[in-house]
Amino acid sequence: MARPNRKEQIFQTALALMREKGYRNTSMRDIAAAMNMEAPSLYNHISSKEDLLWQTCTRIAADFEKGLAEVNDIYFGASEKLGMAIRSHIEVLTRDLDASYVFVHEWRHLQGELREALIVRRDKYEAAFREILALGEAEGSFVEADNKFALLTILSSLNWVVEWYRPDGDMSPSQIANQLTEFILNGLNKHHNYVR
Amino acid sequence: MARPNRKEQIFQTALALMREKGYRNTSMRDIAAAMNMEAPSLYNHISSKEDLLWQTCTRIAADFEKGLAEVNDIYFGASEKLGMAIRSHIEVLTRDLDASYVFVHEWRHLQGELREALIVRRDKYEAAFREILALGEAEGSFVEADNKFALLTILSSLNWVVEWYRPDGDMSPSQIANQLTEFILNGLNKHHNYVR
DNA sequence: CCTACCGATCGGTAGG
DNA sequence: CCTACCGATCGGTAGG
Repeated sequence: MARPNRKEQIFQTALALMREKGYRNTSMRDIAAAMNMEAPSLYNHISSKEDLLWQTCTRIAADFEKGLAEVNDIYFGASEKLGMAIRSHIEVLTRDLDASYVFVHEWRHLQGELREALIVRRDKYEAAFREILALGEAEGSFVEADNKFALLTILSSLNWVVEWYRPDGDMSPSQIANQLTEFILNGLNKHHNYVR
Repeated sequence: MARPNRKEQIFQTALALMREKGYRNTSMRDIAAAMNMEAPSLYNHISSKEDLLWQTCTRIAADFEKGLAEVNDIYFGASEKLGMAIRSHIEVLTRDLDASYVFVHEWRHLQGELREALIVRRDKYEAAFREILALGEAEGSFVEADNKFALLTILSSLNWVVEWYRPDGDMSPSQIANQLTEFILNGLNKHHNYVR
């Protein structure tokens, strides 16, 4: 009766509900009902509701960090690095959409140290991303802009993908990454497509 | 003792708390405490917690709609329209940051008809915005891209402003609108700045 | 604007 | 994995 990955099933069930209704609107009884269990039984597999959120956030954060570190190891030009960083980010977001959606929207519900730890990691990730923009300026390939502003604008476009991406839709994660990269590098104006 | 705008004070207090802690994490008792009242007294001025959210969302939505309608009445070129639509959007978002933040983040907590009514209005707004992109394509001034993709990417950049805008920061709403427009039209590549 | 209070729901524990 | 249950908290009402 005891499946080896019962814990994993609880996570997937909980994340699907939390994506749909939000963290606070998803009760342990909701999760239990979706699993055909009683709420107290969940605690044989997980330690708390907040732990469901924390484990999810820390896993996604680790995926982001790993992806960006690899990009920085392998590529050297700013345009190339930026394109691959975008690709990595989109790959992480689309790999497990329930988890990504919950990460993007619900991390604020973490309390105290957990929340602060996540903020520190986010800031580090953003700083690494921002260095790519600084590199592009130093190279002379990117416009000299307000780096922080550009970074926030770029990351918002990337993270918004969790709102509308559908695995069975007409754009693959790879195509999304390509289009985002093209848009971020060249914008809407018609003059120069695919300069790279 | 009865100030004429007591209701307005409750809204401002509630929105500041909801921005900080989220809709579900803000109790009527929290709002009352911040107003130096008891929770039941709030109901002499407002009808329900959900009504606080609804009034806020519908007000912001109306501001968006009004702004975009004016832009469409006054301007004719796609680049010009887009620039002014961005300016209008940023002006609405930055006018009352607590309300805008709550609108962007918490509208999902509206139930049933209210929620659906808001989705309809959002879809209309997005469609009107999207027509500007279609106009730019027809004019030959914008690249031929996936309109829906471009729209979502643009709106995500605009809405993300509620995350980082600070009234006492170093960028005014007008400067933010200019930079966003520049970025959206021309991207990061160095070749052509300020083509317009 | 307050006191007193309601029914519902919450995350989680005890004990088996 | 369940039953039984706890203390806390919630939005809101009654009645003044």
